[in-house]
Amino acid sequence: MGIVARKEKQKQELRQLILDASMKLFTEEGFSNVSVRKIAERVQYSPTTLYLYFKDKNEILFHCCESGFKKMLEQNIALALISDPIERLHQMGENYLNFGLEYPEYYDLMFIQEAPMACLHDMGKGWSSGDQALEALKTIVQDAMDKGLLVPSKVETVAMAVWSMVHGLVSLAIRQRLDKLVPAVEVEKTMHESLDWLLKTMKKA
Amino acid sequence: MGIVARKEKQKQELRQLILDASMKLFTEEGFSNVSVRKIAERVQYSPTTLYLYFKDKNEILFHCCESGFKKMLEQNIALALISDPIERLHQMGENYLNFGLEYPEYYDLMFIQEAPMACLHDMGKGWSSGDQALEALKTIVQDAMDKGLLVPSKVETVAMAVWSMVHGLVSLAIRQRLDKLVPAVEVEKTMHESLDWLLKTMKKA
DNA sequence: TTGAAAACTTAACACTGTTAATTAACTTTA
DNA sequence: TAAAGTTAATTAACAGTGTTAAGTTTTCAA
Repeated sequence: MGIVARKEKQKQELRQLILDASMKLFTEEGFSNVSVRKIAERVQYSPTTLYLYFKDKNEILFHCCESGFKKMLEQNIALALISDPIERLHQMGENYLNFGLEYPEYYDLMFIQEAPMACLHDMGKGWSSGDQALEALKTIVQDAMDKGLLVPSKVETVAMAVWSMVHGLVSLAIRQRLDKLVPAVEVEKTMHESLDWLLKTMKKA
Repeated sequence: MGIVARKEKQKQELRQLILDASMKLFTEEGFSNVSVRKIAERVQYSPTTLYLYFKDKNEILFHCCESGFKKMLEQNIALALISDPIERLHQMGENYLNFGLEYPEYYDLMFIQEAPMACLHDMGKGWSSGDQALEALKTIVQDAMDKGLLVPSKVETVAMAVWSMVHGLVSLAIRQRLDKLVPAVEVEKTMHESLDWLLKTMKKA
């Protein structure tokens, strides 16, 4: 039975190889320039072989997306050290902005493209990594309210507001919209100021 | 010289015909299902003919985008009747959410896709309609500050924050992300609550 | 009526995701 | 060890995409 296990392992290895190649590809050449054929070329297999390891392109993108979330969650480990909920929320927002600006292709996949969600819908359930990030957000908001640092409101409402704001900042920036509001060189700075403004504004006086 | 004028008019008519067909197409079949060939079929011309009237597909999308802004600005006319800046800002936000939810395909084009911006960059300048909308936003924010209804801050910072928030709400909703935070049936309601929360929160006590 | 200019179409290129049919490789059985 | 069966990978193909170059038809002026 060792042989079937080895085969299974090889299968997993090629699977991972494909995913790694895909991720490299779209960090290097951008999301819209990633095609099944290009991925196949990188792993030195025929394009159709990929379909023996993944249902379709969406599934590949979905898994890339997942490892994007991993990256993101890693950045948030240090948050546990911050005791003040508001400050922790602020830093979480900063991390979010930085992640989006540093890995725009990943961000695109995780929060803008519909392909990964389509896949998720296809194959049952569980946005495990995404849900995890959202839980973290809700927890902080709840914590802040419990400690009387925020005006009491529905947690989901505030969490949605905060998430939407940082997502709005990043996605508008990525899609070249924010430089219609302020000069291009000031975009990034102003983004941080906006986040700062939000946190200051929502903090209970 | 009347003849050259008539020709020019006919040219403009076909141009408009193409644009109308395009817009119908992607409100009916969705953005990702719009192709040059499909547009051509609707106007009963060869696909390559469209290239005599537009530089490329991006340019067509750009002009569709422009008429999306027109639609949006129309909704905002009634805002002038609201004297309280905060309330006016609130209503502007509501209009924004409603527009995005009602015409997701237009919204996609106007604020999510990069194609129209690529075109804009190609052909010199002027995001006229978009700029107009942003000016309106800045004006209201400035007005609210002047009247002491907001804590004084840089206008651009606050405007960016507000825009980002409503854009975040709409774009996350359109891309099926918000139903990971609250049940699908409550998404729309919670979006409005979040906007409401922001306005209440930013209003000077 | 002829010749030039404008308008339009056909054919083709280089891509895309994906499926069916076919070949190559490896495992198991006789 | 040889034949049979199973798995893995490939080639060929389909239907679609945006776009360009070359050829055809139509329109207009001399």
